[in-house]
Amino acid sequence: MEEIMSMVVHGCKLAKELESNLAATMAAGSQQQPSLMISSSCDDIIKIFSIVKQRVDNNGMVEYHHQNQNQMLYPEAAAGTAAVPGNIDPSFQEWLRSSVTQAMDHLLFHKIPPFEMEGCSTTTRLRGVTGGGGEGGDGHVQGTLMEVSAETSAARGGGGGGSSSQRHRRSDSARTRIVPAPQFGNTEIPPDDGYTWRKYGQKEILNSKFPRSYYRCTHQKMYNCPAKKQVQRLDDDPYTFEVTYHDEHTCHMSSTAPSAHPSAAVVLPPEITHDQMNQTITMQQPSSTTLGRWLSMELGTGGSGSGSSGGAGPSSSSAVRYDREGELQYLNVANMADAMFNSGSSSSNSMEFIFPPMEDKWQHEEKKK
DNA sequence: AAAATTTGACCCGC
DNA sequence: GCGGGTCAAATTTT
Repeated sequence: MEEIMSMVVHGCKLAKELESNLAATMAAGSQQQPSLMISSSCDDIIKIFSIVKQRVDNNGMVEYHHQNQNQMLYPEAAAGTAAVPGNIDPSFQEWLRSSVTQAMDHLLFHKIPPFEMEGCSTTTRLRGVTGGGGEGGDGHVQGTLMEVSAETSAARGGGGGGSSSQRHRRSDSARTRIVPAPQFGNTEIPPDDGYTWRKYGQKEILNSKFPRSYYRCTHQKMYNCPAKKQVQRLDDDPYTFEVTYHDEHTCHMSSTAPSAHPSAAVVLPPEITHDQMNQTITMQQPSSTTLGRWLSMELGTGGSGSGSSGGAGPSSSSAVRYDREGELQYLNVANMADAMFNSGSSSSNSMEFIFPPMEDKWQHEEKKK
């Protein structure tokens, strides 16, 4: 048991090393051989997690997660022991999946620069970044986020005039963000951004392959929250969404506002402060923060929990915040864990569950239509 | 039963 | 009239 845990930690450390080396390599330019380094590092990581998976599958760790589900007095431990492929509670998987994207969202709002590929400006379109040269490989790069001006995105499709004003003249608070689809799980939907949205429309858009979906805040009526968003897949990169936000959420200002996390639908008494609410949420569910915090601690970064200064931004309602480093680790590790969970018990190919064949998934999803 | 999604109709600016 | 955004009834999901 403890051995398995230490192996997981070791694997995480390797992943962290890979990450930092990757950043250093990128910064140093392309004279080094990043692919070799990445390849060997990935091999090591995969080996370790494969061993862990095998041991876990043969081990008695399964019983733990049920009781942890109900008594989250030690959520960190729960998050750790719940990592049992095939036996994991679906809600936990769902939470993990959304937590990854939530962290991604957080990254965006802190304006952490996406990695700069050679010759690709971070202020321009995403194409070069996600395309990876267009050789038709797995292509999709997760963790690449950027914010572009609404004007830029309005010019999409060859400058067809754009929709500067519509029925309700937009306040100019529109913010367009390029968001990669979840690498695992349902890639049809854009990553969760921490708010709950209700879809109220979908439209075929001229010169676009994919329809545009219209969402408004679930609590629009209850709290008069004007927030809306439009989601559209990019023509030339279906793994990437262009999400345009209109108006700010007002629901999170309300003392009775629902939790920012979709799965934490708790209504709190008015006297509870924002901080208290965060704590409450953390205690009530295996929230994204628990695993992240646990992993951060295990990784030796001392995830302090209360990281950046609060703000009224959308992701400020995430339960607990992290510093950048912690978030990045959290992202990577959560991805890895997600990959393991999604492997289920059927797949025996460790490579496959770490890097699932995305293309098949897409085709499968498209066929359903 | 309530909430969420789907989808055709409608509205409005250009 | 066209295109994009929204409405709202019907349907599906929880």
